[in-house]
Order: sequence, then structure tokens, then C-alpha cells
Amino acid sequence: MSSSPRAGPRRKPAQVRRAEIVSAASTIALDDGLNSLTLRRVAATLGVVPGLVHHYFPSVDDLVAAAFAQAATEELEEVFTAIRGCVTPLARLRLLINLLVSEDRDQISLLWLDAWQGGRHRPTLREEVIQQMLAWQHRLARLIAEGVEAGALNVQDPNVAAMRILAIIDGLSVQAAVRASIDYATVRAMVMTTTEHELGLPRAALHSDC
Amino acid sequence: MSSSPRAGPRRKPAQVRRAEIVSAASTIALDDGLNSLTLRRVAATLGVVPGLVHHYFPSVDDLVAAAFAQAATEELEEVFTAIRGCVTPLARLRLLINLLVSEDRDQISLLWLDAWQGGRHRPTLREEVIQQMLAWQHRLARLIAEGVEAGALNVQDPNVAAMRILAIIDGLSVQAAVRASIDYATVRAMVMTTTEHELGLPRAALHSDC
DNA sequence: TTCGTTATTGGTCAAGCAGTCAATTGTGTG
DNA sequence: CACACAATTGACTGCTTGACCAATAACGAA
Repeated sequence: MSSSPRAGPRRKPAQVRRAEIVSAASTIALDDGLNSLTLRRVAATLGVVPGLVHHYFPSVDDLVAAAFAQAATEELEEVFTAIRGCVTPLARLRLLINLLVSEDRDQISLLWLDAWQGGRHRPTLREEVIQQMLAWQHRLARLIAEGVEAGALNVQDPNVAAMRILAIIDGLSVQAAVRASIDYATVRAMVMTTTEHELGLPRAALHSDC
Repeated sequence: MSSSPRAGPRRKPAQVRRAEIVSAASTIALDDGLNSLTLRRVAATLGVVPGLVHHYFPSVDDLVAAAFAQAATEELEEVFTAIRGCVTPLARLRLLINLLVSEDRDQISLLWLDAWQGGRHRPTLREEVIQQMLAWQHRLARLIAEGVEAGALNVQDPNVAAMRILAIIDGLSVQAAVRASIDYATVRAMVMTTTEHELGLPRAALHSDC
């Protein structure tokens, strides 16, 4: 019992511990919101003392920003990895919207809402939010641009189109997140129709499965 | 000096005092956000003791909801009163969008953001937010319906159109509220273009002044 | 093995918060 | 005028938070 599994090494390399903290923080943020993210909460999750978390993140703002960054980046990569499986640009867009407007996305939608709001009084978080929003815009714009090159889409400015599509998704996500009962199928149809308008597609070009 | 002006009647009718509190709370919410809205802050503004505010609003949730309700209702009425001056439905819509997407609206946009987020853990506020969102949707839908009757617009479901227009305004407002520098003219053009799409209008039908 | 670095602990601090309550004072009614 | 009610006060509680710091113990390098 000298090397009991439960009695692991109490001391970990800084990098590892830091990653653990960010990961735990990210989980808490997704589960209970950015406001539930406190030094003590993270410490309790990891079974360490609050002071240790403070050692790695002297300012809570930094911790919150890091947690949001991890969650947001993970989701972005997840989505864009998933749509890589579709062959045509149109199919990729269709799947992207289906992924972005679904019941499963409630958590991350609420997280974004928290982040937008929290950025008001958390400078570092605010910067991170801006970066993540730009990342989404760029990735989506590139996707659209590829569709244009392939001749599948007809749009003047991919960046503006991406911004607008993301805006309506955000707006409807907020409505979905706040209001009690909202029909996700309706919302999805709304986004699709708007996107068709936006990308110069024929009506119902997006309304089907990947 | 027996009736010194500064020594006004310390005791006021409940209704008046209550209105004062809500009004002060609403101002604070608009100036510094819903999170800065505390019993103490309101009390300090009015020059009374925190306990008094608590006497009228035993729960902070109720106070926050009331403050938001007042600010939101006021703005709704302001906007719909202002557009009454325009003769055609199209002109009314145009002015409405111009009013809803402008630098002056930063405060109220941020307030809505706070309310959406705060509704997560404040049941009364949440209910109020839902009511206010529905109010906007209904009013805008009616405006659109009038345009349809007048033959100026071509839209199947005014309610859905209203929802979508408001969604994109919300989405872009969030972007505007969060990101450092955003070109409001661009945002306004975006909303107009989308609205034109949404309402079956010819391109650039909205791009001008009232 | 020794020693310096540093991850980690435990405890502390002050600030800000909502909520509670008994006491007081102003107001209007009978 | 006197009484009852209600607005208002002031002081207090308990809680949570971020931040700080000195002491300790583990780890790696010499």
C-alpha cells in the first residue's frame, strides 16, 4: 500500500496543474454559468485549497477568460471538424447551422450570453470574447468563400454575410435561452431561410439533412 | 427658516416613494448595469436607509425586475410614439430601425443584455424579460401587419417576420455592445437589408431618412 | 545527499451583499 | 386632541467573495 492509487503525487508540474484548473473552470462555467466560477468552487472541484487557484490565476478575470476561451475554442473546433465530413460547401453549411441551432447547444449559448455580459466588467474576458467572435466570423467567412469559389454560393462580401448569419443565430439563441418554451425546429427554419437569403441560394436549398 | 426647502417632508405616501425607488433603480440600471443595482445603491441615491428600499421590495429580484420593466417600457413607448409621426408604414419601419440601431442605444442594449443574463437566476426578472420581448414582438408585428394591409409590404406571417427582425437587431446589438469599435452605419445597413428581405421589399427600399 | 526552488497549504482580511427586526417618528383619522 | 397605523430609521446578522501571506513540503539539480 505504499503506492496506493488514491494517494497520487500531491505536487504536479505547473503546466499540468494549470491545465487542470482551466479544465475544471471550463466545466463549471458550462454547467452552472460563468458567475458560479469562483476560486473556491474550482478549488473544491480539484480538491485543493483556494489559495492554490489564486496562485495560478492571481486575478479572477484571467481565470474566467481562460475558462471561456477553452470552452469556446473547443466548440469551434468540434463544429468545424464535424462539418469536414460533408463533401459540398452547401452540405457543410447546412450541418453547421443544424449544429449551431439545437437543443444540445443550450449550455454553450448560455455561456456566450454570460461572456458577453461579463465582459462588461472583466477586461480580460472582454478581450477573449472579441477574439472568439472574430475567430467564428473568420472561419465561417472562409467557409462561405470556398462555396463562392466552387460556384455554389453567390455572395458579395463573405465577411459581412458571416457576420449577419452569426448575428441572427446569436439573437435567436438568446431568445431560445431566455424564453420558456421555444420551438427549435422553427428557429432552425428561420436561420436557414435567412441564410439562404444571405447567400443568394434558392428557397429551401438548405432545408434537409446532411 | 422653519420651512427650509432642503428639509422637505421626510415621509412620503407609499405610492410616491415606491415610484421614486423604481425610477432611481431604473436610472442606476441604465447607467451602471443591472448588477450594480443593489439595495444600498438605490438607498444612497435617494438619501434613505437600505432598509427602506427593502421595505418596498423585500426581494431584490422584484426590484431588479421592476427597474428593467420601467426602462424597457419607457423605451418601447418612446420609439413607437416617435414613429407615429411618419405617414407611410414604410417610413415608420425605417425610422424604427434607425432608432433601434444607433449609438444612443448602447445603454439600453447593454441593459437588455444584463436582463437576458440575469434572468437566469432571477425568476421575476426572467418573467419580465419574456413579457417585454413579447411586447416588442407584438407591437412590431402589428406595425408590419398594417403595412401588409396597406399593400406596402408582402409578408406571410408578420409575427415570424417581427421575431426575425428583432433577433438580428439583438444579435448585432450584442456585437456592437461587446466589440470595441464597430461601424454603426454598417450595422444599420445590415439590419435594413435583412428587413427588406424579410418583408418582401425591393433592395434599398429602406435606405434613406424618414 | 544536500540545497534551492516552488508548488501547496492554511489561515486571515476587508469588502459588499441580502435580509431581519425592534424602535421611532410622522401622518391622518376618529 | 388622541390614537392607530404606516413609513422610516439604525443597527445587526450571516454569508460569499477576491485577495493576501507566511510557513511547509515536495521535487529536481548540483
